[in-house]
Parts: sequence; C-alpha cells; structure tokens
Amino acid sequence: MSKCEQCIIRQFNSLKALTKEELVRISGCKTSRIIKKGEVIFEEGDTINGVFCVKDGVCKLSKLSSNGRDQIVKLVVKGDLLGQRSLVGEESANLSAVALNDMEVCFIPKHEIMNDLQKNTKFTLDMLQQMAHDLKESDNVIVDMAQKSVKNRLADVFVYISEHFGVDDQGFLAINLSREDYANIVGTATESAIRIISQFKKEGLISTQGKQIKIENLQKLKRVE
Amino acid sequence: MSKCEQCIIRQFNSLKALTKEELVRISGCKTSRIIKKGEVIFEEGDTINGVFCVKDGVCKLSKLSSNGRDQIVKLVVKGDLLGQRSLVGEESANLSAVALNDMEVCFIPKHEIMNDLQKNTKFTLDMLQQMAHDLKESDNVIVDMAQKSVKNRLADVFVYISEHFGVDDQGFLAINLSREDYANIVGTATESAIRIISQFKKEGLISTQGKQIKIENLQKLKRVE
DNA sequence: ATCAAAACATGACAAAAATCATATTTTAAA
DNA sequence: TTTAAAATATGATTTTTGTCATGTTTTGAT
Repeated sequence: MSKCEQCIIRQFNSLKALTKEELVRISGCKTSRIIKKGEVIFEEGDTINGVFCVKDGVCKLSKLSSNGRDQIVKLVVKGDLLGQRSLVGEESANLSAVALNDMEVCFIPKHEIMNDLQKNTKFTLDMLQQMAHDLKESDNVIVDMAQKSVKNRLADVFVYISEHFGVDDQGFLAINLSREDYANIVGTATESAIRIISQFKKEGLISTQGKQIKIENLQKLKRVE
Repeated sequence: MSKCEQCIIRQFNSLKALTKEELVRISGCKTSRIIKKGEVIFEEGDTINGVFCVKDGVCKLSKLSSNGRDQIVKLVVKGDLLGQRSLVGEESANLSAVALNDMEVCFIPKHEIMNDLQKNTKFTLDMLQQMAHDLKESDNVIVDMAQKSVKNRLADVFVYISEHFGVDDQGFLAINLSREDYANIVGTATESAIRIISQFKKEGLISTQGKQIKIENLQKLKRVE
C-alpha cells in the first residue's frame, strides 16, 4: 500500500500540516478503498469515526429534504477531505456522500488523527482555515439560492463545473452528472432542469451529446439572469 | 471598564477556553462599544482585524446579491462572537453586520488573540467546533432555501425567532424585524412576505400589532408547507 | 444483439412568487 | 404637533416554477 508521507494528494488538504512522523503513523493505520460510481460512502445519520482523503474521483454530498427531494450541497473532489466534521464533536453525519464516478479514497480513523488535532497546532489551524473557507462558500450559496433564478443557478453550475473540473478531449464537461443531479444541485424539479438545458441549447449557450454537456458560449452563460 | 475574566458572556463562546492570564491580557487591550439600532458594525469588503464579542443586542449578517437585494444569512445574538473568520486568513469580510437593536459589544484586536490561537489548543479546538457547527447549520439552510416554499420558510423563521429569542411580557416576539428584514431572511420580495404574514393572520397562526408579531398557534405554524 | 428499465424530453396546465400600482398606516424628524 | 418619509397593506397582472402525462432515447444487464 502506498505511503501517506509520499502521497502528493495531501498537499491539497490539511494533512499537509502534519509532520513526517505523524504521517508515517497515520500511514500505518489508514485503509485504502476503491468506490464504484453510484456507491454510497456514508449516509445521513451514520457515525463516521474518521476522515476520508479523496485520492481520485468525485462525490456528491447531499441531504434529504422534508419534501422528499435530495439536495446536493457540495461536490467533493480529488485532494479534498471528506467527513472532517466527524473529527470535531460526536455528532453523526449531516449529509450523505455518493460517488459520482469511480473513486479511490483513504480512510483515516478518528482516534489516530485526534492526537494530532490536539497537539499539532499547525494542523488544527489549517483545518480551521479550511472550515472558515467552506463557511464563506456556504454563505454565498445561501445568497444565490435565495436570490437567483433557477436558470441563473443552473448556468452558474455549468460555469463552476467547467472551471473546477475542466473538459475532456472533446470539450465535454469532465464530470457527467445526470439531469436529476443538476436539478438537485440547483434545487429544482428534474423537468425544470431539463427544460432549461433545452433552452440553453436552443440559445447556443451549450450543446449536448447524450448526457454529456459542452459549453459553447461561456461568456453568455455567465450573463444568464 | 469591566473585565473579561469576570464577564459571564464569554461562557457562551470560544473565549471560555482561554486561561485566566490570557483573559487578563485581552481585557487590557479590548475596547467596549455601544452600537445603536440600525448602525453598521462592518460592511462587506471591510478589513475587520479582530473579533467582536456581543454582550447585548442582536445584529444581522447580510450580503448584497447581484440582483440588488440584500440576503440575511444569520442573526448574531448576545454571547456570540462576530467576525471570527477575520482571525483565520487575511480575507476581507464577506458579509455586512447591522445592529437590529441597541447593542453592546467588545472588540478584541486580531493581533492580541492570534497568539492564543497559536498556543492554546483548547481555544483553537473550540473555535473549530463552533465553525463545524455553523457549517452544518449553513448546509441545512441551503437545503431549506432550495427545497421549501417561501411560506414554509417564513413560518420557520417565526418559530426560530420565538424559540431563540423568546417573547416579551405581552407575548410578542422579543426582537422586532421589519417586513423587509423577514423578506431578506427567507429570500423573497417584501410584498410576498407581507402577503404571507396577512395570510397567517387570517388563518390564526399569528397576530400583529404594528410591526410586532405574536405567535398564536405554534403547532400549526410548524406544520405549514 | 435484445430488451426492459432508467434517463431524457416536451406539452399542457396549475401553483407559487415577482412585479407594478396604489392606498393606508406608522414612524421619526422638524 | 405637524408632516413628510418610510413601512405596511392589498389588488391586478405577469413570470417563474412545479406537476402530471406521455413519448422518446439511452443504458446496462442478459
């Protein structure tokens, strides 16, 4: 099994603040795992007892609303940590995590990393920084959800995905979400999302091939209201 | 000026994790301030350089959306810290803070408290815990914003306020928000908020006197969809 | 390759919410 | 206390979004 202290992924998250010795120790107790597309990593209410370090792939974090619909709150990508909140406090998971494509993750048990959280201030401060950033992002999402139209939000999602995940060799968005996933990100009915996608196609903002989406006019997409 | 080490307010926030010595030092450099209703504490984009400890009163944290409307993201109350995020990272404020009634706050300069953040792990962990909690709350707000109707969200706000701020001796909600504030919390047009308030009155869920609101049927209010 | 299930697409209609107009009431300043 | 401004209220209308129905395409298992 590969070793944490040699893993370049940790450069992208708070684990970079750990010392070599700490990494060696964690390396010894972590478990690596392949997760297939569509597989559930954990569910709302589960007790997680550790963090996942995402080595490859993407997953969605979502929560079931009282109206029976799933709301996707965040996309977690290669380099991110998953389930940090399980480290602070004893609460169970507030969100469900489901793989959007094949993933490779490492799981680090809580009891191993809690030591570092209590002794390595650099690590704790880095986590604090990360959470502060996430909190800011969340606040911005709240504002967008409350104030922007569904059409605007969906356009934003396409822009966001193209900028954060890039495109494949044919120019299609590098991750493929279902129309239902798109609807669950912007918080609308699946039919509404499909309808807006059709409209965007007619207006030349995007094109599609099957479920794949290609951005044809990024500037116009950014100006959708 | 009153002393932090004797102030009971700190029991409600992360400052409780500081030692007596740290508190004495902070007490020596903090400034106390009275803020009048409607006064701006800081604005989006401001550099804050410290945290406010709210000794009394309530303020709203809001952000101006691209459509020109203000979205209230959070209500900050007695006992809360305000502007924690300024402590981690150098970013300017993401939200504006405006007093909803007369307030009393203490301001602790960043450079004074940063020491503690780097040396007192208990304090840092407590802040981490607080942020983790805020993050969870934010995620829940996102879900509600995306999935619940305006009517449902407004009903939730009345329930939330009655449960977090209580009522005065005549039974009216203890904090008085304008109809516009209510609209800016749930993310709707002011007219829509007013219309729903009228409807709630007709249905006997609430009653009003001027801008004051009294909850008449909490159970029904909780069942609004 | 075949076939059923899932995902995508679109029309018709209903419901929710925004917008614009216009009173009325309340509040705060002169 | 008067009075103008701000906040509240409500009607009429339009726009946005959701729901239900139904057909088509795509996908994945056999």
